[in-house]
Amino acid sequence: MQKTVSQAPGLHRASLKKLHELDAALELMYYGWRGMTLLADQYLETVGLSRPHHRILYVVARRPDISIGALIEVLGISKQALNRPLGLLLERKLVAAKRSPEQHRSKLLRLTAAGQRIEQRASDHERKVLREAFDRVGAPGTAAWMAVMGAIADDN
Amino acid sequence: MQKTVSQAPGLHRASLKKLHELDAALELMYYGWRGMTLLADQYLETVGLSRPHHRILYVVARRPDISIGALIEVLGISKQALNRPLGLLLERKLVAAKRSPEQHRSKLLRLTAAGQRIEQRASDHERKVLREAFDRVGAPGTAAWMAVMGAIADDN
DNA sequence: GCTCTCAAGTCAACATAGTTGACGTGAAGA
DNA sequence: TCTTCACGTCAACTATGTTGACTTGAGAGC
Repeated sequence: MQKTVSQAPGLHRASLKKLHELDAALELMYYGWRGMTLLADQYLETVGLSRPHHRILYVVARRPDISIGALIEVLGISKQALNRPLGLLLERKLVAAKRSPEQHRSKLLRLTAAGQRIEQRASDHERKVLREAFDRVGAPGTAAWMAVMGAIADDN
Repeated sequence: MQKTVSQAPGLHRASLKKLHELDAALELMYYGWRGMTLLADQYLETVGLSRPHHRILYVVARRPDISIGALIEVLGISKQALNRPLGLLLERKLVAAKRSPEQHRSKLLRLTAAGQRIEQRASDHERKVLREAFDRVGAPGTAAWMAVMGAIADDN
């Protein structure tokens, strides 16, 4: 499963001619995303999981007793797409489903202790990358970064 | 192919409890990436292409006469993974391959006029999102954003 | 000139993450 | 009671990536 040493773990910011002023920013977004997720993905691979599993764990950790329907909504994928990765997490007892007696219609999902540990470690890898970057630019730079990202995210 | 109207085009920044200080930044990166690529992906879908095709077009546009081997290197994927999307682009004459007489070993790739047009339009969607966000925060904020993203990207 | 090697490139088989469609099931309202 | 409808599951398909096996042609050693 794990590569020997991975001669090209990401792609190391290629040197491309810039056709437009904003091409550099475009590429920064691409490599930034890769940079943030690279270590986390490598860790997840060692425990036999991947990005979609992490997204599920991340959300369930922050919304204990979430129903499947609500989880679908938050993740923005179809319920069928959720089915297999969530099935694996249940099978491996990283997520527990309970049916409340009165509310028999929907399952309520929670992380088990093992699930919490994996979620935390994977997210820690991502937060570490961010923290180091923020440390380099200080609080004002961090605030500016958040403002830009917020504007991009809300662009719709 | 195209959805009716897409009731949930992205996912609209869910309200999750923040377990860590940096969770908000984590989510901004996620939604930022989605925000930047959403319109471009929708456009690409209308011309029957998707993200990997765009990445190929983007690189070839900025490195005319690139060989397949070099393209693989820049994209960071296996040559087999490149094969199908590139095959489609060649078939649809968005990319042209020529073999130089003396250097018969490798194909040299270039965009056709049609390929250039599509690459430009797709990238324009992404640049537009960035430009609007940068405009909101001004030059210093933009510089800070670039610094942070550079630090994240180079984290390795 | 002949052969051997090796990178370039292609084809086939498979894994994973998503999609839509069809269906089962149980709670709740008419 | 019967119908409905959200919740959830199963099956089939598409797309994007992977590894492995193969072909082919350039260039090196003899």
